[in-house]
Amino acid sequence: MSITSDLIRGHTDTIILAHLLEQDNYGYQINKVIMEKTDNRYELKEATLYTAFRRLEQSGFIRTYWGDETTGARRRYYAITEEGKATYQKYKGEWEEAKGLIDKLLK
Amino acid sequence: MSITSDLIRGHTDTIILAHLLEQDNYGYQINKVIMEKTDNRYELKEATLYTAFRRLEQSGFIRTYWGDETTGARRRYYAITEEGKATYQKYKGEWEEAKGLIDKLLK
DNA sequence: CAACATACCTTGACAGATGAGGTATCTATA
DNA sequence: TATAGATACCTCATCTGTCAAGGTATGTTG
Repeated sequence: MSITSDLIRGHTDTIILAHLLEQDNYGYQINKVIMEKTDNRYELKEATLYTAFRRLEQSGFIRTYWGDETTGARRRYYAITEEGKATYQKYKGEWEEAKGLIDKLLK
Repeated sequence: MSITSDLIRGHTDTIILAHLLEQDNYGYQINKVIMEKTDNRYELKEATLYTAFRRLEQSGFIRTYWGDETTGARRRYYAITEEGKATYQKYKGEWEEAKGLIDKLLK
């Protein structure tokens, strides 16, 4: 990974919510999609990922259900809630604002 | 402050180095300039600021000297070192990359 | 059958941010 | 001439997100 995680810190939840907006998915796959989208320049560590899932679920922003795989390892799926959708919009706006601020400060 | 600090977290050092590139300055003033530049939407907490100064100094990215105020409170000035300048360029590049990654992930 | 990939999970430790507290000086105002 | 507020510095304990390291279980491939 070429990007230190501290720079992404705080955006983990937003990134996960963004993916669940597109479709329900399970943890392992979400992480793979993130790596693909960033050309392997960024990956969430598993511990970080599952910590985030617990946090988001406790906040009511996502809900979870087990997949019905008859073969292979079990998969725990995550889905975004209505509250999660609203929160995503809020987080997205905050990111845009933070981005502007940092750009201004580093000019 | 309207921006949660976790979004800026990890950029504190870069922000401080950026200001010291322009000119030497002392802590209190640096914070004021940051507030002004962001129209009071972001301010570094004092504890955060001084923690960052210690960290940057220990890393050799800044050096410090006391001002020669004959009146008023003493001021500890900070100056960026050559190593600090190189580090700033590196951090700036990492910010640009991180920005691109997050934008891609939130699209 | 060994090695690897898939897929889930927990625990302890670390690092940056910060609330709350402190010291000292100068200035404006009542 | 008090006193409140601004300037200017600092420390410490605590919180939170990240992550290394460990674990479990199943399926696939050579």
